[in-house]
Amino acid sequence: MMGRTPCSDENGLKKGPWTPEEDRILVDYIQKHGHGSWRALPKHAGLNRCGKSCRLRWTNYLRPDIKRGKFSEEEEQLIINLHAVLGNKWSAIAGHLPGRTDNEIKNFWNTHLKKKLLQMGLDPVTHRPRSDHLNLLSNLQQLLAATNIVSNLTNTWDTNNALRLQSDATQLAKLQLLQNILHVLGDTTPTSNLDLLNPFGPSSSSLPDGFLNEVLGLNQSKLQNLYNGYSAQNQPNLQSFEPPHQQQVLPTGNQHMDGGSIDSSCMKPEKGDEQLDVPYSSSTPFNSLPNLVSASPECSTHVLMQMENKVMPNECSDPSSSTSTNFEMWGDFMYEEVSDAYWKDLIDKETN
DNA sequence: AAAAGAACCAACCGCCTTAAG
DNA sequence: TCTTAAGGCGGTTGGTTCTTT
Repeated sequence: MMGRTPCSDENGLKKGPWTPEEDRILVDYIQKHGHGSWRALPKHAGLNRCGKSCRLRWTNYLRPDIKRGKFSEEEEQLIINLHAVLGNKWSAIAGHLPGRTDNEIKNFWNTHLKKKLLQMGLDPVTHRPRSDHLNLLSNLQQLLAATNIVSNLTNTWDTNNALRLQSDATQLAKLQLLQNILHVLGDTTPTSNLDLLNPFGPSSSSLPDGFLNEVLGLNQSKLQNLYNGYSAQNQPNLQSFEPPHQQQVLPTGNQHMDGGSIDSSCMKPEKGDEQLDVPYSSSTPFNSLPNLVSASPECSTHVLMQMENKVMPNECSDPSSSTSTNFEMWGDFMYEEVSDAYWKDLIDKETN
């Protein structure tokens, strides 16, 4: 196939930044006639540009429904969440942010969000903790910061519950550190997703005697409690570890741990919006733990399939995936709190 | 105040997919 | 079924603006 003539090969056509006059001509023409065939448009409108350039200018800048200005925290979190599931499908991501273009989101990702994830010790491609040695320290800092956040709950919440949650969060932080250490050491394939939490499971048996106690300060009973607390019937709601956002009203009772309902603050706030309800963590500042979600297409697909089939988390362990870890799977299944309709919709959109 | 470096972002390039003939 | 034009998409570039020294 000869292929069509590239825009740039056409003689005498202007390139580079658009002038206000060119913008005005393009907008006037499209308002009067619609864009029709983009290739024919510049000729009809009297613009010395190729059709592709006109289309890009219109869709990325001149379109009247474009929302300009800084991205909100909600939008940032949404982009991160969507990117974790969709990867660099900027157009698909843009489809869930009304008024934002794929180009704008792509630029925002490359200039801001990628760096933020890196600063948090996360791989911006996989959204997983980076496992290089230096990052162990940054992860630890981040995790410990997260546990401190929980301690703030004592100001506004039942003391016993808050202390328990803080203790659990600390244990989680330690476990994630342990997981990273194991990852670096090459032991990255637990036989089940909660295996690492199971003090009697195969993973722990591979540790040197006294390692948990001496290095991480964990003892068997603590581990057992943690394991029991977070096993299948009681998936952790890591979003509960978000710090109170100013006057945030905390859930009552033990709702934070039951893992069965989603905090309304995590849902997109705009009522009547026909777009997907993608989980928000609008109150999560970027110095706290992000949602741990997988970004690899294979894993994402796998997780989506699991959501569809209501597979229990510990059944989704993929022996062939040497990078799969407990916390990553927890992160994946945090999304179990999101309605099936959301995932169905997402799958439909991506597969159609 | 000037220079250098970093950050930002509009626009381009080239590949892929789709639809029409 | 094949060819071709057109649109769409993601990666990249390069000019401009901002920040630091």
